[in-house]
Formats: sequence, C-alpha cells, structure tokens
Amino acid sequence: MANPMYRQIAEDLREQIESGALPPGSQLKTELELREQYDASRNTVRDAIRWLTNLDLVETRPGQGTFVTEPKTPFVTTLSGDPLTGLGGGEGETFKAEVHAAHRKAANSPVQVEIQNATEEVAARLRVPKDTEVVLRHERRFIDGTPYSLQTSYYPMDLVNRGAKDLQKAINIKQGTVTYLRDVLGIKQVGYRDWITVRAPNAVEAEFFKLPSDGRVAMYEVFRTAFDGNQTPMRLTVTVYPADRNQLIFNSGTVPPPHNAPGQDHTEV
Amino acid sequence: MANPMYRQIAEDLREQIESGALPPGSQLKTELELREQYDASRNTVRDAIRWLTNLDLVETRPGQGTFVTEPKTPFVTTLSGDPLTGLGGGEGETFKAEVHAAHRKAANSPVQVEIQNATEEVAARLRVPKDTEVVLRHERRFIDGTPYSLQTSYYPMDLVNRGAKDLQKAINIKQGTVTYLRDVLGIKQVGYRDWITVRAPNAVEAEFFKLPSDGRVAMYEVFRTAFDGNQTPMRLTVTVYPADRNQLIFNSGTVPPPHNAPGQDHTEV
DNA sequence: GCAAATTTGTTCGTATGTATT
DNA sequence: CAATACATACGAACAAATTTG
Repeated sequence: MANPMYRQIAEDLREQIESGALPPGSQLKTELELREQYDASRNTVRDAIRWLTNLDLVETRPGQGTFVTEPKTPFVTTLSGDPLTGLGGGEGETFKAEVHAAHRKAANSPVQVEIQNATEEVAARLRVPKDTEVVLRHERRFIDGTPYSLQTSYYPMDLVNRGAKDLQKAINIKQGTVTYLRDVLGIKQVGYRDWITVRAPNAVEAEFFKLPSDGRVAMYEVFRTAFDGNQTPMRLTVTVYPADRNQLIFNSGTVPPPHNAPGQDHTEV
Repeated sequence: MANPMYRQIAEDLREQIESGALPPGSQLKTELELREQYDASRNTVRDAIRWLTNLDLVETRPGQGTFVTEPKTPFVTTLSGDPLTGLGGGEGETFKAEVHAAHRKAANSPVQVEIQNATEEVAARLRVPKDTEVVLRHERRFIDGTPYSLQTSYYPMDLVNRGAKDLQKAINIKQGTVTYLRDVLGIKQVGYRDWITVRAPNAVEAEFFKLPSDGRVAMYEVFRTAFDGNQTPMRLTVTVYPADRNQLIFNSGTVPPPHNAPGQDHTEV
C-alpha cells in the first residue's frame, strides 16, 4: 500500500477542488455516495474528508453535507504608523479609518475596563514586577458584522495614580490614550515594538470568532510594547486576529500605497 | 449526551498535561491502557488523542506511543531594519548576525538561481506584466541544524540586462544585493513593505521543515516588496517560516533592545 | 541480525445519536 | 413527523513502525 486509501480519495477530491471542478461553496457527494464511488467503507471516506477538513479545503455541516470552503475576504491591517504623535496602525480610531477606507463597515464593542495583577507575561513585557496592579482596557472589533480582532491594552496602575484617571473609566478616550497621556502627564510615546506570534485559539477566542474548537484556525497574537522618552514601557497592547481573515502589513522607509493583491481588500492608513 | 465521550477523555488528559501531571516529553498510557481506564473502545480513545494532536498538545509516534509535545525554542526575527542603506531584518548577512547574537548556529544552503516567468502573484507585487521574465534567488536557512526558513527573491530580468549580471550567478553577493544594485546601476532602495499572511504549508515546505503533512502547523509567509527612489518595486522577497518555531518583531520609532520573554531566545540586530 | 512483542495506523462493518430540511 | 446527512461509538482484523530479547 503506497498510500493509504483515505489519502488517495482525499487527493482525488483535492484535485477536483483545486482544478475548479468543485468550485468554492459547492457541495460534495454525500458520504454514502462517495463510499459507492470509491468502493470504500464509510469510515474511510470520512477519514478522507477529515483530511481535507484539516487542510481547510472543505467544511462539513451536520444534516446538510460537505462543502468546498469559500475563501474569506482578508482584511489587511497596517501595523506601522506614526510612532511619535499618534497611534500605531490597528489601534483606536486608526482601525475605523482603515476599515472605512476599504469600503467596509467597522464596529467595536464598548471599552471594558478592569484592574488586575500583572501576569508573568504582562509583567515581563511591561518590565514591572509580577503582580503589579495594571489597568486593562479591552475591546472587540467587527468588520461588516463579522468579528475580526480582540484587543487588550495594559497600563501600569501608577499612571492612574499620577493623574491619568480616565484610563480606568469605561469610556472611549477620543483623542487616543497616547495623546491623553502626553496632555495629562507629559509622557511621550517615542516608539513601539510589535512582537508577532501565531498560536491556536483559546476557548474564549474560538467562541467569539466562531472558530472550530479543534484549533484548526490559527490566531495571530501581536504584543505591542510602547516606550516613552526614557525607553520605559508605558503600555502593552495585545491584539489577537484569526489568521483565516486577517493579514498584516509593516512599512519601513518610504513606500507607495499598495496595489490590491488579487482577491484582497485593502487600504492604507 | 452533553459532551461526546472522546471530548471528555481529551479534556481529562488535557488537564493532566496543563497541570504538569504529564510533563512535556512524557509518554501517555497506550491506547489499550486508556481504553481500559476510560471504559471506551480503542477508536474512541484514538478520537480523543486525535483531538489533542490537533491542538498540538501531544504527538504520536508509530510503534512507540503518544507523547506530550515539547515546546520548541522559538527564534525571533526582527524584520525592521535600515530601509535605506542596508537590508531589512531577516535577510542575507543580517540573518546570520541575528542568529549568532542569540548564541545559536546559523547555516544556509548555497544560493540557487533560476529564471522564470512571473506568476500572477509575483507580477502583481512587482508591478510588472504577468509572464515578465524574473530572476529567482532561493535560499534555505537552518538554525542549530534545524530548518527555520525558506527565502526566494524575485528581481525583474530588466535589472540583469541593464548590467546587474551577478544577480543571475549562483553565488553569494557578499555586500548584499541592495548595495550591489546601488553600486552597479545606481538604484537605491528607499523603503520596503512587509505583507504578512499565515497559511498551511505546501508539500515542499512540509517535506523540508519535517512538518506533519496534514497542515496542522501553519506557516508565516512574508512578502517583502522593496522600492527604489521612483517608488517602483525593485525586488520581491518571499520568506516562509513555520509558525511553531518562529516569531517576528517590527520596531517603530525609538525602542530599547527587548528583554527575553520567558522561555524565549532572542537578540536584536 | 533476527524474531517476537508492543504500539500506533488503516480499514471494514454496524448501530445509534443529532442536526437540518 | 419523516427523510437525509453527518457525528459518535463499538468491535474486529490486519498492516507498519519500533523496540526488545
């Protein structure tokens, strides 16, 4: 047996999908029909379909059938922005601007504020001792009604105690927190680092983004540490994006606005 | 049935793994033992293990058993670099510098050169007509003997015709192609855009990186388009990194060198 | 080096549950 | 409510990879 039968069936179906014989959205034959067609057992056919499912080529719907996956329209977030005066890409108002420029509809949940003790990870990135009090500002973002990202910013509680009271109010800070902190405390953001990882979604994320709970769809996790003039972290912003509907851009030096790649939807900040 | 039995078994094992009762690298009970323990069939136990496998919590080795996944030491590539005089991060000699600074051993395959007609994707990003001749320069990269990334750069054939003959020689261009193109043709790179996507590995990549062929491990794909003074693309560099062993950093503005996050291995360019 | 034992991988058949039309 | 289609679960047999004696 060179290749197991379920792989051969999967390859055959895959070719039909990639050749266009089975276009996106179309329905595959039922398991029983495929069982006849390939002279295999139903379990073997299901193994083949599971293989294709893991490759994200098809999706099964109980009671309905198996369908060729329809590619999602990716949204492209430009992470590079003005490090000094404003926010980097993907944050606050720049998110809405970027989405509207792509002729799509942006929405976000009300800001949700919490006070917590820093986890080891947050403490390390903010360079404060573990369990230091931090203010969390959490937001959920949607494009055309579909959830696209989750963002949580962490600020040392110290900033609030020194006068930045609005940080712990559950209100949108219109001018942006960067401008707010400069105006109130004279703290200037001089730069930021974006640290990108990819991992499986946790249960909360799978639920919110309506992802299959088996971790098939990966998440980008972007840790943005922003620094003030003393090269001290002034905040940490963690954003998670499902990789099946998001792409990221970072510009360096002088670059023209991008052409849209085929089938992609994008605009610059 | 609130939750299927295989999920309950999976959750039970998952807790043991996450609590540390089953540490990384340790071996799970065999399928037959688990079948006894949970009073289920072997197939149901296998469904549970498959679930954990998809979450990348365990891996199975035929003839040996099932083992708790050992986390890989991620390598962190800093993609932001000097957009003007040198290369961006992750390219050419900066790759070696970055790896050595992390006290690890870098290696790369000899450069492999080809001439092809641009695919639709390459043509769009280089802003040339489809099927325009382009020179490919391809390299494989290793850290401590493990494959970490694959990089292919595309240059319009026009550059070679205008005198940049070394581009189509299968030799390492010591000073870097950016410096070479400036010296020979006076073409200056003034910036670049990095466009990041995440996707399943193709067959070649799965083979090279020794990834499971079911697309469980995602790949970063970074499209770097570099621009000259006329804001015209002068090259396209496509790099793919397996997401299980790579992380990416972009700096914006003035930022200090990073502290190492827990369990991570990193140094700045 | 080889044979046996162990462990996971593949394939089949069957029955029943759950979601959707 | 019935029909259809995928999901879960059991049992069994043999194949392939690896380790052990």
